[in-house]
Amino acid sequence: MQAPTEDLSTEEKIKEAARKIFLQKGFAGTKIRDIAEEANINIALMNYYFRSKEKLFEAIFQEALYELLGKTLQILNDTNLSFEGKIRAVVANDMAVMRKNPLLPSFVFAEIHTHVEKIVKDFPQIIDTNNLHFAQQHAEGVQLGKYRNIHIDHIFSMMMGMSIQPFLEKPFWEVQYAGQDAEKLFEEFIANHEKIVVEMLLGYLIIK
Amino acid sequence: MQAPTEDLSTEEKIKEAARKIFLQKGFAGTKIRDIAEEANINIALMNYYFRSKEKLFEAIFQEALYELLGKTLQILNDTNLSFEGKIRAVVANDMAVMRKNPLLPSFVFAEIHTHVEKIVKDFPQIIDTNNLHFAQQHAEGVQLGKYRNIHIDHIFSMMMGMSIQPFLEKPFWEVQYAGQDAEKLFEEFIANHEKIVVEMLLGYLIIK
DNA sequence: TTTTGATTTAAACAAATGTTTAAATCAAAA
DNA sequence: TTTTGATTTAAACATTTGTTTAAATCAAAA
Repeated sequence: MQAPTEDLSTEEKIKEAARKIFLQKGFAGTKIRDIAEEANINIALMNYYFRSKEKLFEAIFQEALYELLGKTLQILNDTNLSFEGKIRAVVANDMAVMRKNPLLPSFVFAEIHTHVEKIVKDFPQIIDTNNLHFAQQHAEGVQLGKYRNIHIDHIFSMMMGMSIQPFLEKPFWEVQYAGQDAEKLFEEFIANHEKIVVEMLLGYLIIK
Repeated sequence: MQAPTEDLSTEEKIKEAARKIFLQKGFAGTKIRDIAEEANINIALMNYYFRSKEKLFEAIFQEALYELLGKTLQILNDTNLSFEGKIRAVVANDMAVMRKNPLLPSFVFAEIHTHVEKIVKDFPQIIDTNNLHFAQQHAEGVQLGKYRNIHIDHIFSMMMGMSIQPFLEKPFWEVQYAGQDAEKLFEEFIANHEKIVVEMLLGYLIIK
């Protein structure tokens, strides 16, 4: 039935299963026996390949974090993109990532408290937002009277918040449109949402 | 040292402790012995008063949900408030609630998956957004060319998302401003954020 | 074919976790 | 004072859970 997993290496099978369960249930809610069952392997193999539940979780969490934030930070530092171009690209990228994996934001933000220090070590830019090329472009634009003068962190919060929220609310969506083609409707909603978010952000930030 | 808890009834002491731990660690991450220790009571008393960990959690979760959404829905149905007034009031209320309890949004959205059906039963309006007075006002305004014609759910997602996001990111904030008066700085940020969010929403939604 | 090392398995282990028990304590009514 | 029922306690219970073990299996090198 699910042939594709058959030819994966044991390590990959474990990772894939762990990712699925961890994202659904979080670290504390995940039992290693659930992962083992999902991956069709013996429990002992988990420790053979990853030493402990915690180590396995860290591997999964780090990948999830990169998936959610890695490309975003890259875009925000891309010197070939304009201020406006970066906003469009970040929102488009975030939406694309979460479309592929709707559980990503709630998983990351639920587990974040237990891992802040480590995340900051891996992604110092998360804290050092002022050093991003995006922030410099914004500051220059403000000087020229092109962009509204607000702290860059407000922009991040608004941009991320508006992009993420529909995925946090997705469970309700699925109840509301159960029976109908909820997935397709959600997909359409997200496509619209992306346009609106960008339009709203640019409309507010760029002074005409 | 923490005298105030002394004169609470046992049931209240348990609830207060449970609330604190559940909000920090979620359902699966919470051990009833942690709650008992926090409340300074015998473990057996938990089951004496609440029958089970799950029942206790449900009591806490429902209160948290009411805290986060109850007033919001009330405002959105308040026929004495204008469309614009509702937006101002909702954002102000959400910010006030989360200022008092910054863990509320991440807790609720992390545990939401396991409780969607129950939530929808308690808050049918969450799904039935079109029947809110707010939605009717919006629809009328659209007809008159006063308000931008987008689906009401986009407005909710944007409004909630922008309000919630700073609190989801708060752990980073605390690392960034550790040592300095992080709480005070965050408080200032939130005050600014509230103004910006309202200004941006109204600027986008109201056609001049 | 034999040997070697990596991989996989079943079983067991110790610790933890939610729950229950039966007895002890307490406070108010009789 | 005695009695009654509610409250609290220490201890025990049965499961669950992450981890380890020692043996079995496998595949490739000698």
